[in-house]
Amino acid sequence: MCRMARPRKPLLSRERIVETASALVDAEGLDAVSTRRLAAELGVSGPSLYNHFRNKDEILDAVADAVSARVDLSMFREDDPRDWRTALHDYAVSYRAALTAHPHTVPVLARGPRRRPAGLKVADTVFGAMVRAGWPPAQATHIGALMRYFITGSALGSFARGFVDDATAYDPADYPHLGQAHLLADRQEQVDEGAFETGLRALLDGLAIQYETLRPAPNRR
Amino acid sequence: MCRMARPRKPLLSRERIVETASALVDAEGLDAVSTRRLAAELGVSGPSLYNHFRNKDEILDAVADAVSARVDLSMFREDDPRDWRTALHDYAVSYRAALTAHPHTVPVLARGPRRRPAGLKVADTVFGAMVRAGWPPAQATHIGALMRYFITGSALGSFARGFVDDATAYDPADYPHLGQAHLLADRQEQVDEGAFETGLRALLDGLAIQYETLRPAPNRR
DNA sequence: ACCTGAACACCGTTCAAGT
DNA sequence: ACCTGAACACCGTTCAAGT
Repeated sequence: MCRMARPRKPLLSRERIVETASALVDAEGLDAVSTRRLAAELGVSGPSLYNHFRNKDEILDAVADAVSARVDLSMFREDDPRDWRTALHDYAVSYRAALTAHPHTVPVLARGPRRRPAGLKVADTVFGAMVRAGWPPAQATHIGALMRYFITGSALGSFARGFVDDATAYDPADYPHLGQAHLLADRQEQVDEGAFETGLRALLDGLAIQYETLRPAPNRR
Repeated sequence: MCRMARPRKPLLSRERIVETASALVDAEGLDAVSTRRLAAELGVSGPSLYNHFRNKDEILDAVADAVSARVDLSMFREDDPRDWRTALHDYAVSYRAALTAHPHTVPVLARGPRRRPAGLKVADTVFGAMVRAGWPPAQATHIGALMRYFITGSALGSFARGFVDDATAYDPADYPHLGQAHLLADRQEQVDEGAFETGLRALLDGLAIQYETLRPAPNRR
């Protein structure tokens, strides 16, 4: 009857929509988020969402941006004593932790910062810190990009998870070295972690070499 | 009338479906591929596809695998004189070229090799070549994974393409270092190329360092 | 201003029916 | 064996209508 008293305050808000959508993405994945399903979860009808977001994509962008917002950037602050290499390392670890905590958002994040404020903040901060550390702007741009490549690539294409857990899928005649590949699913996290750490170390070692060959230039003599 | 003579041979084949689907993906992106649209393109009705593939995902996997099949792996052949570092470099460049030629397939490829034969062949070949070059199996697994991370990450999250081409999107007060970010869209390919090359060099330089510290171990003295 | 139901133009997939 | 039309249970989004 009068259960549904006409509310003075709106039933929905952008915050509430993003919160509920995030929970749904974490629990059941991106495909579980349909406008009708999300609306039902919020106790409203589907089209209501369009009073708060232009379309479904904007909702998912907001969900992804909430993840970017959780990335620690304190290592890039001017008053932080960490050198660029350590800062870059700690940033990569923090970024990856945020992504693996919300793996279903990675495909959305991998599309780039677009108009997402937190995503832009990350890009801006990394770029600024690298320039401040002495990298030329073009190189600083490259570093921001390649770190993103590696971090999102590792979170998205999780190598071990990419093999199906079924020995019959891999005929040793076709793939002579993959005999144990089906076992990877068992220790997917270790492989992922190991590959990430090996790759990150290699990346930073390699950048340090490039940084050395670069040092004389800024002084101009 | 009798235009549509009853064919002795089937109208469809897996090859024809994959070819048409690939063309559609390249021309209009993943979203353009619906079973009805693809079937129309092939001159049949939607459900016909299910006589040749179990579901739509299998069709997209086949489309993606056709891209993996185009990756050059000759640098890993036992009779090829290239050392592991050069081989890895040339492989990365070849892989990336295959992906940028078919950018819309990257999200599918990024899910890992799964059951795709060509994708598995790539993983198997890289792993085998690294072991043959002297890397311990665990490290060889990591190298295969981290190269994939970086290559697919660079093809997918194409950094420059990730910024919208609209100066008003970036308030300099919020993003003090991003003043020229909206310009990136103009030279997206250069930034992508540069970041990829910088990152690849760093990665290989760093792996070479790890390879050196590793050399004494296999000899056991 | 914000929410609703109805409607439009789609989806992926199943299935009985045809040849 | 292979293709069809009809059907099921969905989609994202628009829009006139309500308060």
